[in-house]
Amino acid sequence: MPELPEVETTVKDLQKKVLSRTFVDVWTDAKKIVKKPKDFEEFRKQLKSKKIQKIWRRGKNIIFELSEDYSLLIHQKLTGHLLYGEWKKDRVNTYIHLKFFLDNGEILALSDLRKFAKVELWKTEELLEELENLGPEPLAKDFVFEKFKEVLKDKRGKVKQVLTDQKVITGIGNIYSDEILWVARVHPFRDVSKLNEGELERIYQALKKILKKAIELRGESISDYRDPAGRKGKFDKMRKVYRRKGENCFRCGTIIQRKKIAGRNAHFCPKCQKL
DNA sequence: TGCAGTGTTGCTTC
DNA sequence: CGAAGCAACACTGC
Repeated sequence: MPELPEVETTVKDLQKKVLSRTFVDVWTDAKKIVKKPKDFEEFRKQLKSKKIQKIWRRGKNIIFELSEDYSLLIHQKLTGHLLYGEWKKDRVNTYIHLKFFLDNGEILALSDLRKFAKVELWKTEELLEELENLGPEPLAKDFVFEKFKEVLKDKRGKVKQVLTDQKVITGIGNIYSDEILWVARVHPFRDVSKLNEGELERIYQALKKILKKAIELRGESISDYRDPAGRKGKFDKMRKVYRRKGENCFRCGTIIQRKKIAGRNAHFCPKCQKL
């Protein structure tokens, strides 16, 4: 599923391909994906003839900054991904529910098996205000160790839950939180308020390292994520714990466990990730 | 075969 | 009020 590294890959690719293009028209067979404005015809009317001036990412959100102070926000949720041009044929690339027609005759398409993705057209100023509700970007230069400790300071709950809370730090989901905690050798069920300095330092370092590495490898594609050309990411060969329940830990050989935390699965090594 | 599992976000419930 | 539960959806895997 698209988390920070996958969204970053998509955004970087789209910057090369659709920057300065103008939306000519838009089509859908799943009106519910467009949440704002709710009326699809209204959305279509407003989007038409807007030019893409900037493409950027905030957490897991893709933002197309448009002419006339509009911004188009796309959140891919679980199985969504954007495709452009002549993309690679692949089963997961066939669930096209939204097509943006551009002024060069090409199509920017949203493939989304489960139709959970959300598309919204905002006035840029209002969107920026809305995005302030998200936590800091973990790969920003000013996200130093002191800042990491600062955002966790007054938080309660299990470390896995806190790391995936978009209001605390933005961009981390189920896969990367499991991978980060395995590298940091911290148990996902640990109470975040009881972590010691060494553990915090290890989580911080692992977080930076894993996210950067995943971007380098163009994300993971264990499930539906594909880049705009329809190609898989290569992070899968780096994957240490996520969906490895019952297999051996690469560090100590212990059987990897899977347990629910607030409705989502945490994968971890019960020996090298101490509770 | 059928039905639980998959996992993000936002809404509902307690 | 904060945490937990659930819905949205459609396919996979046991």
